[in-house]
Amino acid sequence: MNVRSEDLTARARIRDAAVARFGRDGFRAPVRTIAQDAGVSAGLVIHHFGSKDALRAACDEHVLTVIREQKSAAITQASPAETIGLLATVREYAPLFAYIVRSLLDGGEVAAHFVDGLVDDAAAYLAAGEAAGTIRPSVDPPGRARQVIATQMGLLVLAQLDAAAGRGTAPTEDPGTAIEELTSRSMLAGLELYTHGLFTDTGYLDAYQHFRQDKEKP
Amino acid sequence: MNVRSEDLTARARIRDAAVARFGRDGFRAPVRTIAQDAGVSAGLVIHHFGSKDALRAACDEHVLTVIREQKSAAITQASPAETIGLLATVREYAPLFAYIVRSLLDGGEVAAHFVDGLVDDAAAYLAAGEAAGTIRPSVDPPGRARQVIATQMGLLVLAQLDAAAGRGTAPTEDPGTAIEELTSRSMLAGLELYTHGLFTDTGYLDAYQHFRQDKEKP
DNA sequence: GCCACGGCTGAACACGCGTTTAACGTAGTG
DNA sequence: CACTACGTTAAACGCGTGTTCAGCCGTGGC
Repeated sequence: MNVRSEDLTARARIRDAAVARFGRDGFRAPVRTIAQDAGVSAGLVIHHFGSKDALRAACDEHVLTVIREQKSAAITQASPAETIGLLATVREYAPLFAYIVRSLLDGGEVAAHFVDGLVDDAAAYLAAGEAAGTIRPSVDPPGRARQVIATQMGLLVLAQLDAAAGRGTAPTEDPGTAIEELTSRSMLAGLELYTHGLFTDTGYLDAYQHFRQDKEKP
Repeated sequence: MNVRSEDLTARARIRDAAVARFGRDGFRAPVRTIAQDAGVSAGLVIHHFGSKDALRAACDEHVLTVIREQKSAAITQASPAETIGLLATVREYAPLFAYIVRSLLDGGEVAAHFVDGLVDDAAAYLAAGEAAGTIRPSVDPPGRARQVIATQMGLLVLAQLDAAAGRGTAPTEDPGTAIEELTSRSMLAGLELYTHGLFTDTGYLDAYQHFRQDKEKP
């Protein structure tokens, strides 16, 4: 995704085409279609990767490494303003996100590991913020990290849904458009939620804690 | 799902079997498998529903109506304690949720409509809570509703992921187990988040609002 | 100049799966 | 009793698709 195709090796071109096509159409996308996207024959895809499953595994690995690099690049910029500024570049990686959503939806073990990684990272970020005083302490840090990641995944799924249903300006055309639209639609509310909360009092929280106590001691 | 199979009409038995099988294995599940689950032949499935797609449409409609009924039943109980009490019954409808997740993941237009309904409902609930004084006012009510629903969807997807990866006590066996485990793992953190928020100050929120202003007026 | 070799192709094969079809049994009806 | 209608089934058809195979073509070595 960094290099602008063309003079890439055929194998890499196939891989990139597969990531894009899988992200757009899901893993049901025929090998022949991917081959056509990459400008090669279907046989060559198999010749290079052995099987469609192996191709998908290669895509998984590739996406994971790219995301990991990008993540470690983002980790160096910690201030709120700079983190927000990363939004401008989100369009660049839209196909990657689309692929991840597809992988999630497919329910592969790889996706589960990937989410685990995200949750762990989020837990680390939150702990760091907690230490720095910008994040409130939690009674259940891992649960909170999971909650945060679930929200992000849910937003991605919703964006994917909108794109598939032909909402937005560009129907199904560019996955980046849907994600961009989604962020502009949900970011403010999300930050507001994370800043001020949702409830005015502790009624629900108290009720749940009582419910849990009753459950353990009937 | 209400009646305990057995003396159901074959058509209904097929539909229920399809909901369960689709929810468990996804829509790739062969018609023959569904037929076997329902104790009938593959041809009868087509004979009753016309095609696999039509069967899926019937499942969509059925699940939607059941959920709608359940939702309108839940709407009458408004207090925090009673809403929490609904958790106890979540297991009952686990196959429905599994089906919805599958439908979401498949990205059909029906799923998009379904999510739209959820978002609208959430917006109504939140507005009601706002009027009642239990929910904080928002600068972007629709966005907040979408955020809340996205979180729920994300949690369902994560539960589905865990189940597929064989986490939890029962590997892939019972979708209810995974959801129950998920709620017990995330509910506390979620309520905490919704009660107290995440950030200690308004830094991120301010930064994003400035970012937006700069974007509109460069 | 020629030979080998690896990237590459198009056609053919194999198979899973949705759907069709012909037939069978049974209940209701005249 | 015959006859129709309908629920039901097993076998067959056809299509989409992953994969294999035999061969082509350009390039580098001898």
